[in-house]
Amino acid sequence: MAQSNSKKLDAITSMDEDFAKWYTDIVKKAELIEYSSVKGCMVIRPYGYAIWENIQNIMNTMFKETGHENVYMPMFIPESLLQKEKDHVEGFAPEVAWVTHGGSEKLEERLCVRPTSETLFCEHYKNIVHSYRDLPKLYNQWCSVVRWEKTTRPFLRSREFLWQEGHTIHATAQDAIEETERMLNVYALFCEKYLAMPVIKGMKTESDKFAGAVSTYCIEALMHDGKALQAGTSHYFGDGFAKAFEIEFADKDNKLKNPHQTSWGVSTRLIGGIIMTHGDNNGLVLPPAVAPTQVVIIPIAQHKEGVLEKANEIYEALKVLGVRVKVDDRNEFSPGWKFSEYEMKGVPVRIEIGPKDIENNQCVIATRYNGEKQFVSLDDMLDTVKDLLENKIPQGMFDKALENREKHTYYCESFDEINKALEENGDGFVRAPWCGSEECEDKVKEATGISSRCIPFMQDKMARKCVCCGKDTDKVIYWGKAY
RNA sequence: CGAGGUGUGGCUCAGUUUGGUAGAGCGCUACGUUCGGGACGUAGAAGCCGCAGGUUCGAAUCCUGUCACCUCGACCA
Repeated sequence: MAQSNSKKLDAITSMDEDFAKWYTDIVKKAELIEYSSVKGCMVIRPYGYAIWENIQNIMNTMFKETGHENVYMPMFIPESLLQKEKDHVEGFAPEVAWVTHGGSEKLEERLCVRPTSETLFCEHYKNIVHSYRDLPKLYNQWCSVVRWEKTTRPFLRSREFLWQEGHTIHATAQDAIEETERMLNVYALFCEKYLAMPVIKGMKTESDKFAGAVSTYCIEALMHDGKALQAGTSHYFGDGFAKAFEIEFADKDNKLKNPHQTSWGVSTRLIGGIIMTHGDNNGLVLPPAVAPTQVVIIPIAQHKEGVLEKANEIYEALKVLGVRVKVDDRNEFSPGWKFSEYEMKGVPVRIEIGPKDIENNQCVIATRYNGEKQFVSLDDMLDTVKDLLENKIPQGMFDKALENREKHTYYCESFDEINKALEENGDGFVRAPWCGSEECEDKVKEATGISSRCIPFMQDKMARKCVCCGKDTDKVIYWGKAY
């Protein structure tokens, strides 16, 4: 049997000193991805993909509750189809990849590799929607899309990325708007409850909304380096697409009408968000709900009598409870090495069990996000672990992330205040009054380097003056540097 | 796509200024001793120095070209 264990892990770059390096380090060293020989694309490794699968499972459950069905559309879009909605094609044309040949023959009409699937869903709706009785249709698709990005970053921006895109069609504007809001709330709930990631709910400004949308709703999260991450978007399309694609239905009043549509999506970018919201200098910190392994059991001095047996007993007991648990009984690694390994990979709970514990009918339970270790009687072990995974850890991680966001959110009423706040406290969210004009939006960006992130739904409606032009307004919006 | 930077065993890098034929640490393989926070000893394997040309008796090192990656900007989930 192999017994050499002079195996060291590479240290992770300090997050405080060089955040960008820390990030690229961690996605590789925690074995989430590998860089691909296909430029700008990533190979998602089993550990990284398992996180995505957990996200998918939770979301599918939520989508079922809201009445959505999963479907699949083709990955190629004929150019003529993409061209139908003018704003949409203008927004996406600069970054689509084109298929021009089939085998050795040139195609009569080139095909774009889907950057998003609105147009395909529209074509489908045209075929199946004829009566108000056919509405609404509530669809979702899990797939990958391609956008030919110039600069790329694993999970945050790659040329091909995995996502879900929901597409719905409704009889009335009101129904569609309610759907847009409902799904934004689903996203917000998902982020806060399962990813322990606090988000700001709001709307994008006119200049920032999705190509072809009437309005774009969004959730924005603040990362550890003070940059903002758009974690999810939900769009209300009005009947613009329906008109462009000639989708009509006969309503109750026997008149032909255009239905109203929505779409909404989140991507593997969420994994980037998890890394940058919760990670620390020891590596990744995963929320229990999406962690591939929730509990790792490390036997100490496992060659001694009874240790492995006890470790396996604990394993079985947790397994029965439905916990994703594993025992690391590899003999070639020392316990200290294993501690570091699972810290790097962000496993939420570690249980240590050794001869001394067995003597005292106890074990050591360590929690990843705050580094705390506690001795727990084996009689209380199950309850303690369950409580940690379901309540204490998600809540603790959420509170910690929220505290960080509050610490890096600055209310400002002038350019000077903005620049001063950013300089003294580092990057973060800036809350500032805004009159609503695009001109002021641009000027803020020019003068301070931050751009509008979202117009939050939470407003106190107090009388204020626009941070740029000084006009009266009661609206405060969030600004920041974006990923 | 603009501006900078980096390419040397699996990883992190030294060596490049001043050309002389490949180094370190970690990892990897085998055996033994270990095991409560990244264990130790002994022995061993592994690199046509990103790629292509050129200069030279001789190139990781100098010249030209090219590709890839990273950071910062502009653009986007």
